[in-house]
Amino acid sequence: MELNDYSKEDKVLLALDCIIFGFDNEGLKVLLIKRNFEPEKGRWSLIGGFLKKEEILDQAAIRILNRLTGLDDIFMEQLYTFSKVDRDPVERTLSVAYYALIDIAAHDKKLIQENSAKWFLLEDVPKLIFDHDKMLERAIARLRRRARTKPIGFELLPDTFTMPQLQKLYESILDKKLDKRNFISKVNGLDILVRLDEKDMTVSKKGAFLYRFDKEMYDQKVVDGFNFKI
Amino acid sequence: MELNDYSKEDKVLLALDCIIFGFDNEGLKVLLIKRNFEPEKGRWSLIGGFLKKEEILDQAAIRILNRLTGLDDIFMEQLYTFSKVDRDPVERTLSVAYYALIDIAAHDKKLIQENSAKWFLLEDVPKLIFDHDKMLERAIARLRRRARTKPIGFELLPDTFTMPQLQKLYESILDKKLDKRNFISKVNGLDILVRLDEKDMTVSKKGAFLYRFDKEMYDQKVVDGFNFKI
DNA sequence: TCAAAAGTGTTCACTATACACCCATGG
DNA sequence: CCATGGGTGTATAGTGAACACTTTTGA
Repeated sequence: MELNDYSKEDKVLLALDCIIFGFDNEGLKVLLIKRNFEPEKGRWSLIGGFLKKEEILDQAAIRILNRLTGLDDIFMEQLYTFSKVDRDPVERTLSVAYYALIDIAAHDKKLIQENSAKWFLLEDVPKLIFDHDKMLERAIARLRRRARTKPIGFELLPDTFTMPQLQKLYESILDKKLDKRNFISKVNGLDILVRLDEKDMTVSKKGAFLYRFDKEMYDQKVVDGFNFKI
Repeated sequence: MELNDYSKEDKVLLALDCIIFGFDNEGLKVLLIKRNFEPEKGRWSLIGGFLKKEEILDQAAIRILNRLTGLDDIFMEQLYTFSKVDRDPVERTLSVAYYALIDIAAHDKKLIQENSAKWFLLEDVPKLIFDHDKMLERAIARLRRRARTKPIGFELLPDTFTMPQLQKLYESILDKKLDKRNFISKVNGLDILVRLDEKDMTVSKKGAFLYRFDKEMYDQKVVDGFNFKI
């Protein structure tokens, strides 16, 4: 029979690791740091930290993300808890992985430098320490699934963006080419974007209209039974 | 700058709680235990336990499930890690929730009794201790999503089953009525079931053909790019 | 004037859904 | 012989995918 004598139970170290995704005109990227501390000094890893006694996991993840990006109010979701016994060579440590989506233009570049962090295109990610490769793999899989059914893509874009940008984003996430006309008519059919009068003239000569994701309109539609689907 | 002095970091108790789903002709059920130990003695809860130092989470979940059901080789998936600071009144404890799907007929009924456990229809589940309600809610949501895209429903059925049974199962999981003809033609279209010559005569006078889920055929189709979808 | 990116509709195949009657059998 | 649950097909609407030309304008 189970006892309630908690003192007999083993305690463990609990870490968090964050997979931080960003997007720019080169494609979908992930933020990694070059460790200047042991173990595995000099190698690339996800950013992480330990859970503090008085924190809940979400708070700890926010703290860790803020330390590297300077951002708060980041989209973030718990991913999975990794528990292989020897995943950390120093001491038994479990790690709760979180993934986050940020507007790559909005983060604090100085903080990134200070932490010897760097954005990597997904296809250029080096071998990571510990089980961080598995974490990244799982995060990519989750992002792909989520992006199809929740409007989380917008978290990766600035407040206003063009249709070609949005399409490239989804092409990066889903890792396949999409048809321009089908994509635009599908997105417009969702009726959750508002087109501004302004154009972005930096990419093409013709210029591309800017759009904004209308969260209120989206939330209202969800209440009415609408399901986002791309 | 982050340090590698692990000894400064806080350690925590790590529990596991299992949401065990089963299905019979009454519907989709969850297995709960009436606690005969403090805290919250006498109230209903999920079955749980603590992670041991030398275990990975999946092993611990298997151990806990086996203790109550007598089964091994159970379908099981990590769900989420719950971390509210005061979720356990005795001591700061995080809990990793797992959900499991079992054939309700195959489990060990004596073990269930010894542990004062009981199967509850989802709609009859009483208020649970701690944050177990949230765990169950999340497990149901996950089960609903997974059941649409992975053939996990069969984990809840005996080795052989009838079409009406299978349909009732999916109706319970998805919580909506399905059309008999559409359901059958969709399922048959997947081409992952084999119909036996045998009939189940226990429910109707006419009898209903028995089917078996052909895992090899399914796995081969997945390799060939097939996607399960119900 | 031309290169480079933006914008715009239609057709077709397929999938999802709605729907009603006959069959087999034990009691 | 009849009540009960098992089994079967078709028509329609909606969604997803393929596909090509015109517009704008800075260089």
